[in-house]
Amino acid sequence: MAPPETDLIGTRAVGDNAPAVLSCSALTTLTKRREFQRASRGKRVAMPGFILQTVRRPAGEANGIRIGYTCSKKVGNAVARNRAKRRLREIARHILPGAGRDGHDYVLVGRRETTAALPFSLMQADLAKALGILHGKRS
RNA sequence: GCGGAAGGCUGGAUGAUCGCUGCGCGGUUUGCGUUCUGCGUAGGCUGCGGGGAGGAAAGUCCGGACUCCAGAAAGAGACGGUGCCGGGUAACACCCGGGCGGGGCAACCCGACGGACAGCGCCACAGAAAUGAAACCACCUUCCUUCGUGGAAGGAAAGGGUGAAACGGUGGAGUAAGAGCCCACCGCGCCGCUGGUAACAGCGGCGGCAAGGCAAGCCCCACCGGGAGCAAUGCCAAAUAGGGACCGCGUGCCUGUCAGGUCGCAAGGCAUGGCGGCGGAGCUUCUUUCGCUCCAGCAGGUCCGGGUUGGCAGCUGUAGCCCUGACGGUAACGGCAGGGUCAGAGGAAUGAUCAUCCACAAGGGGCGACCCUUCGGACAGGAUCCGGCUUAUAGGCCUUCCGCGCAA
Repeated sequence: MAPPETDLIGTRAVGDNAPAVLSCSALTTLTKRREFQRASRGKRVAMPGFILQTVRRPAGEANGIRIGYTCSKKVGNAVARNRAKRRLREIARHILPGAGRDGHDYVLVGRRETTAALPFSLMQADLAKALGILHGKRS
């Protein structure tokens, strides 16, 4: 209802005066519409359960890995969207700190039916594979 | 036992590991302030504790609370809504009880249920005729006749046919044939009495019956309603700008008073400003009364352009809500007494995975209770908050009642 057609999720971004990220486990969530749009123009790879988009941030904007989740109304009603976002958050929490690269913004896009239905282990493997594809092509 | 009717409850459970969120109490760290081994405050990280979606959170269809809008009250008008009666309620289009009409053997269910002698409008097709009634076939009387019958004039409106609907129905008396022409009962209308708060019902009398339907067509009657909505609204900070165009109204009057200025010997005059009065303009659709704003440039209207779209409050505890008990009431509900309090996060948390159990569905086995395998969990996620309505909903459980069958 109140939020617009596309649900983006996240908490406040950590300010620049925050202490530098010590471990790679610190994930920051994207909140601004601008940041999502920039990521959508970057590299992307589609998997059965999701679409992964990534872009390298301009230097000095923020530290660490940042991640956003988006599930449009195409995914389904509010229950289906929330469930898809939760599963995307969960696989990102498990995989991204190890396999993601510092200084990048990632966006995970939910897909109809499959995001909520595929086995969790397969989703995790697919995210790792997608990261490999994106970063493998880079030098 | 089979078939049905009404009402209510529930909406997977347990455990493990890893996470989310905001609250309380700590630890640590950074900034700021200070009366400086400390304290306060704002934030980051982190530990522990106890909270963390629904019966519909949904549709946003009604009713409110709350907030804002220089208008408020009364009357009138427009527009919208409601529509048998009585009660409940903060209020309602909701709920309860009753009446009337319809359906069902019954339990029970359904009902836009005021007015068609205020007016306007519409009634397709079919049919002779769709509303000041009329007369196609058939009926009866008289006359003419080419005697096959056909035709003309008249009577009457019962029969046939058409239609959703044709001037009330059944029976009798009556007649040339017929007809409320007359009679009985039913229906309808009017009047009276009785019962009921009322809707309405019952009884009695009178009237031969006045001519249909549609008001989910306009309309009439009664009652109700100002508009916009939490992205309301208030505060703080930052940034940009103190814009441009068009339109509107307009520089009022006073023998009132005060102030300083100026002219004059003086009485006094002149202009300026403040206050007051009159007048004018604007403020809800209009009028009246009161009120508010303005009278010199306008905090009047419309449009264009530019900027911010951050933080805090509103924000969850009350017309509260939930549980228990007795009381009043047929009931909805009411006032009591005791106890509890239950998300407040705003790009928005309540999850993921695994195991066991519980349902569902399919297949197989067994006379059967049941067992095995596979699949796999209804509708659906708070966003200011309440009261309703409506719609979606796998499965399970409980209570009461009705009909039929069987047994006693």
